[in-house]
Amino acid sequence: MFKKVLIVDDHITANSGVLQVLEHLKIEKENVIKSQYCDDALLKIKRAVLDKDPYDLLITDLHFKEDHRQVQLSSGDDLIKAIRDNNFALPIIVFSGISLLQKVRFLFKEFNINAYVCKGRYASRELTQAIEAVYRKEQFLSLEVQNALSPKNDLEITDFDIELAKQLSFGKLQNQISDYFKDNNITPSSVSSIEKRLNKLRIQFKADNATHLVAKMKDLGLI
Amino acid sequence: MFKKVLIVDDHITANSGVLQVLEHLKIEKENVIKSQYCDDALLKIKRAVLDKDPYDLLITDLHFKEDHRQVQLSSGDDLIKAIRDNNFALPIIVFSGISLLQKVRFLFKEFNINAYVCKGRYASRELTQAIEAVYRKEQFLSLEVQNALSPKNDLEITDFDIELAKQLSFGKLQNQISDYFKDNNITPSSVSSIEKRLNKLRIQFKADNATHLVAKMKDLGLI
DNA sequence: GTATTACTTACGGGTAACCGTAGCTAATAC
DNA sequence: GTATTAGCTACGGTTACCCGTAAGTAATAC
Repeated sequence: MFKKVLIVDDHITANSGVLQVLEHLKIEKENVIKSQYCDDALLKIKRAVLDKDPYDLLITDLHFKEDHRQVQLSSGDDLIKAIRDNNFALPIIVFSGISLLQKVRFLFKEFNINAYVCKGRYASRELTQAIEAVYRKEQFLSLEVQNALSPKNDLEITDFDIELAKQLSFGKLQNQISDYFKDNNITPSSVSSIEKRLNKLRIQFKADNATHLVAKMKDLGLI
Repeated sequence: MFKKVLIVDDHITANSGVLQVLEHLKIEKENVIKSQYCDDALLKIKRAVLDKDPYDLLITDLHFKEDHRQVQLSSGDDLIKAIRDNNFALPIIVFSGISLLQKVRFLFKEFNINAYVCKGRYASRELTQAIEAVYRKEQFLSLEVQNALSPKNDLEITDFDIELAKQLSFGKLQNQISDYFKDNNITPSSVSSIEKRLNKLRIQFKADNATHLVAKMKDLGLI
């Protein structure tokens, strides 16, 4: 299991929850370092590297309240970026209240973080799972943001999509569909948006054009 | 039943067959006039009108062999046209060996003929039926050319049509379908022909565009 | 042989679809 | 309030479709 862990969170309370989890995982107390500032955290990491005793796990929040101190790194994003910019091969677990899928996606793709755990009802259990997973070189995501990385999220077919495909199958032109949507207060209704949606649908269904799309959706019984 | 009948046919033999039929229908022999030339036939018709004793039925062939005589009207078509141009309200039964649907269609649409009987195995029976039908103010067509007037003929869906629609439903472009047909020796294969066929299909299925067409054909289980 | 008819093919102009880009708006985080 | 993000819209350029016309070809009648 990980030996030396750095915890970065401005909330001391949340901080203590993490400590319990680490204790449970038999990580020695004296090797668990806490920090309430990103700047401070980065310094600690650098120091440890210079001392040939680097951290082998970082658990950090994303959002940090401003206070009287002037800071370089105002958020977990900044800290993570700084770490990656310095090429520190440090596993990173984000532990945050933010559950925006786009944010999660961004951190995995851009900074190659190793896990994303949402603060909430199941935080302790999930954080444990996350640490174990990361130790096995695996990714981990909280249930809440599970599908941030799965393309299933984009593949969801909405009522709008069905209606759009139906109109197409009726032989309507894109601008006629646009008018129809406007008349029936269906939004979006612009021709441009209709084009965009159709493009997404074509990609999802691996269809080469509108005719192909309608054929496939009819085969699936969607329209 | 008809009283006075004019028969126009250059074949005396065929001519005699018609005479038998008329005799069978109790039409008096002296009121059945024969002619082997269209010019002559038209003169007879005009004469009869002037004499206030017009014919009430014409039975004519379409094709007349040329001989030494110089003629104005060289075919049954010409004779019929002349009759209609003169506004003679004379029922016309065409009795011909030609069984081209387009010819039949043309005569009905353009000259409003009343019946079309094909010379052949069932000529006597069909000619009888034709005369009786025309007497009842009904149309009559030989079985052989029955569907000349029915739109069913144009509505026939061929294997080619099915294959074409299938390719469309696969999302192929018209020129890709053209290539596919060329590779598989399916004819016609030009893009232009494919366009023409699709146009026919769209009209038949009352489809506004290719997508609409594919949707309708899938609904009908044709593809 | 010629004439006629149907069918196939080629081409050009107008329209719609397709695709990328960029600007705008609404919602949200901070 | 500002910053950020997702979603909607507008626009221009390329491609494909649609449609009419015309020319070429094959089959048939005569």
